[in-house]
Amino acid sequence: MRADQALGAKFESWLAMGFDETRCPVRRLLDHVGDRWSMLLLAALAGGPRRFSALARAVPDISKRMLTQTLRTLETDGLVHRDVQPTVPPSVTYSLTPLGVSFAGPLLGLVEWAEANFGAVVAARARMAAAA
Amino acid sequence: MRADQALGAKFESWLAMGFDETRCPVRRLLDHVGDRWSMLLLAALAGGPRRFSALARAVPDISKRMLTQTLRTLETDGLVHRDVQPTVPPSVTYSLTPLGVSFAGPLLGLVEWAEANFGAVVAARARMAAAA
DNA sequence: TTGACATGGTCTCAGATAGAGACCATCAAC
DNA sequence: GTTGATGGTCTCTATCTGAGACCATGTCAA
Repeated sequence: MRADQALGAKFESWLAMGFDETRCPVRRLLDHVGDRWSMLLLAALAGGPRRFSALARAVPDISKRMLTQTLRTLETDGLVHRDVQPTVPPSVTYSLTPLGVSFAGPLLGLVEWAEANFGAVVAARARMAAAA
Repeated sequence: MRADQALGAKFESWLAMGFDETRCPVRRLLDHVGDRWSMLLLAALAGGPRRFSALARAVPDISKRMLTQTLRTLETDGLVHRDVQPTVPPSVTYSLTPLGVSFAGPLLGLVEWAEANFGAVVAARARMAAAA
């Protein structure tokens, strides 16, 4: 079956089940993982453990506030492990848990699609702008 | 190569290139497509064309405002086609473009991961809540 | 005839959320 | 002594989101 048909069938079955949005696993996961910073940080950590400030340097336009917040969410969701060394000043290292590593597959698919189809999207935007 | 290593390598190469976030295709695409409503609407349309009100019924907790806005963005990005029949009252049908259909693959990967790993995430949250 | 409902939106207002940047304590290097 | 790095927190403001009213027209039922 083609992916779009499979996806459509899945969606239909959710509808048929009368899926309350609070119980739909996909909804509840994407609400957490499906924002720009989560995906970016997971990609950054896919290469290996990093410290807080290294992450801040790797993703320069994230604010410390969002970095802290996003890492905390990823930690409570079990995707990221937070390791504090009680040195002075304390140093904190973040790494992917096995669950986080397992997310790399789907995420890589998304990234590859983005790289392959970015040109098409830019062209579409130009067409729409010209038409308007 | 494992997916996490491949993803890590990609991220490293972006860093090495000194990727301005405004030029990174992945960033620019995820900024548009990586929100909850876009993904959900693309999944809803994967099963075939739908009208505005059918989409509103399929995703009950989206406001009309966000539905309009998200569909417009998906349209300018070339993922969704908008077809207006000049009847009275006008009826508007939305469908995936070929580009939109091609996005179903990566999206399906994400959805399948979510379904498979939702339990693990819930367990992780419970562990963290218990520890706190 | 009158009212309810569907059509595909737009508009406004309040509340949630994100980002910018100051601030903290401590230590090392210059 | 001053600067920078450590990993954050806090506050203020700007932005974004959701709720719900509104529109014009037509169909259907009571």
